[in-house]
Amino acid sequence: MRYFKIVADEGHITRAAEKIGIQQPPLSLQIKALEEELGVKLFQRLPRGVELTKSGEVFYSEISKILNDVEKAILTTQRVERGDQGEIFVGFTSSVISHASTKLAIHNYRNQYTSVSLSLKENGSEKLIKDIAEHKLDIAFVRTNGVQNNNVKIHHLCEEELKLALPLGHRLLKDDNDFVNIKDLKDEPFILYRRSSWPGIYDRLISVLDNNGISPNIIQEAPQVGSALNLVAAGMGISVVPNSLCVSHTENVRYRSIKCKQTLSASILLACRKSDGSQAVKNFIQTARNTFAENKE
Amino acid sequence: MRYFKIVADEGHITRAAEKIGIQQPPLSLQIKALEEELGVKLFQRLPRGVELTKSGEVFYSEISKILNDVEKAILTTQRVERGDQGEIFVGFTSSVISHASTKLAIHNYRNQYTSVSLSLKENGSEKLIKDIAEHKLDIAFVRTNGVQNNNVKIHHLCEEELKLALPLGHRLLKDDNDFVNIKDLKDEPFILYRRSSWPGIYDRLISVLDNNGISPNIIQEAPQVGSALNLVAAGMGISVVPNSLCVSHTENVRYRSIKCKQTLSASILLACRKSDGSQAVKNFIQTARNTFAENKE
DNA sequence: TCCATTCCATATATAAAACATATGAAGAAT
DNA sequence: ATTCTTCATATGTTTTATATATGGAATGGA
Repeated sequence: MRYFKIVADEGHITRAAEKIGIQQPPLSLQIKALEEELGVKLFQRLPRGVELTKSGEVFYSEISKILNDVEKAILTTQRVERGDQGEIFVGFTSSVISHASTKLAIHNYRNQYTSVSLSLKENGSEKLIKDIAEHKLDIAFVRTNGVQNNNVKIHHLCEEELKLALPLGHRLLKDDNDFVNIKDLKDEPFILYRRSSWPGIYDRLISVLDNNGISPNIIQEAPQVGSALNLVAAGMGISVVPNSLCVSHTENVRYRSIKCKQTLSASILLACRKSDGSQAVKNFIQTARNTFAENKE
Repeated sequence: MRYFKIVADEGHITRAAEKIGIQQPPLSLQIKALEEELGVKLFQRLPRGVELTKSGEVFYSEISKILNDVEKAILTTQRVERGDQGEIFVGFTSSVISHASTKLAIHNYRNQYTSVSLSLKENGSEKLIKDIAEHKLDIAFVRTNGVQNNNVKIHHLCEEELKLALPLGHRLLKDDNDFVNIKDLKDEPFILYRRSSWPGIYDRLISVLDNNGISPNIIQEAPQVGSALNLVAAGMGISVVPNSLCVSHTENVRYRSIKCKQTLSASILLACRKSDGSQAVKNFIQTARNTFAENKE
């Protein structure tokens, strides 16, 4: 078909053959074979050169488009392979999206790979990891690595401090210290989140408090970290949240570091399928890692 | 590419090979060759079968459409070749379109070849034939064969009587005869049409009148036959027109046969390019001939 | 009118490709 | 552990594509 188009363009079998880089007789045979296969005479043989017949013209216009499409198809496929084009599905939890670097990572990727369309979706960590295993998502920013899935790989992006969230006017805010001793949390009413929404931190927190002789009085479980802060703002109790949330929720809430032997910190993790070789996903992971590394402070 | 699609559809190289009718190893090689040519891994080799990669899926959807298009292109071309599809440009003069069979021929062709679009155009015979030679038209219903063009072939469709057109109340209408003797036309004021618009009839008429000792008193030349009849209706003189026009112009005009040794008749002709092998054109000519033959009387 | 020129067609030979057969290797199923 | 399934590799064979040589038809110029 490529040969056919060139012959039609040139109007000469001989000249077309030169252009293609073969000799004239085989090209004549190719054209003849094509005509026989279609059962249609495509060219009128003239004393000097050839000319498309009516049917040949129709075939020409159809074929030209197709040859174009083939080239486009190849280029598109190659671009997708290189990760320069396509679509990736990215998930995140409500708490990681509060972190500036998460938003920046997505922004950076968008800027660098403008032809890759990003589909974003918010959900809980466990659900996100399940979605990845089921190919509903390609990548997700999550907090827990508790739910280990055989087919899901977890990348560590950063570690952030867990801070104490206190309602305005709370007694522990009276001194102007930057920190609060963990022992002082005894008897405080705690507002936490559902264990299932963040099992790693939940268990860690309970265990650290326990080590300091505190069995927390949990008066309320919020569905998410953000909603826990609203309850704190309402003065219902205190909570412990990742540092990144301290910036976004400031009304009627103040934050303090927790002085304690054990470190109290939360991870931001990036999950993806182990078996996914897609370059776009690899590029996304790279961009996310770079962004978090560059903005460590 | 056809192979690629089948492998993708089947999910197994072996099964695909069976379906194609070749063995598995060459098909594996073909797929490998395609992957190398694109520089893209299209399939993930699994323990039982193969699976499209992300890029492979993209290539698949593009290629599927293209393979479809190729089939359609071939079918379309073949339909055009058979004359079942396409477009033809048909011309006619104002006087031939008055003939019922002309309209019927176009109508019949439309009915039989519903996928061929007809473009119609009215013009003078000479211009129509020129347009055919210049590929602006494919076929034309014309009256003259005077303008012989080397590249244009003329088919004879029918011969119709030339009749005398007389204004109501004319002295030659007094007797109730169906005919008028040509000798009686002496001294009558003639309304004719431009010689150039219909040279064959013009010359024939002058010559026949001359043979009967009449040198006509041409008081007016109309641009077309139809307009000549309007002048007759206005009582300005008499004219001679093809029989088919007698039906359409009846107001204030009456018609008589002309009694005369020489026959006075006009042809309806169909012109097309000699070199045009297009089946659609051939079909049109056939339809036109059949229609005129069937409706001879 | 004749000859050179141009360009396609045909015949045959050769190189390249597609395909077949035989066999091996890796993972899954029994 | 063994068999089964399925893809990969190696090598031989057939088919297809291309090259070379030559002929024929139509054109254009001398």
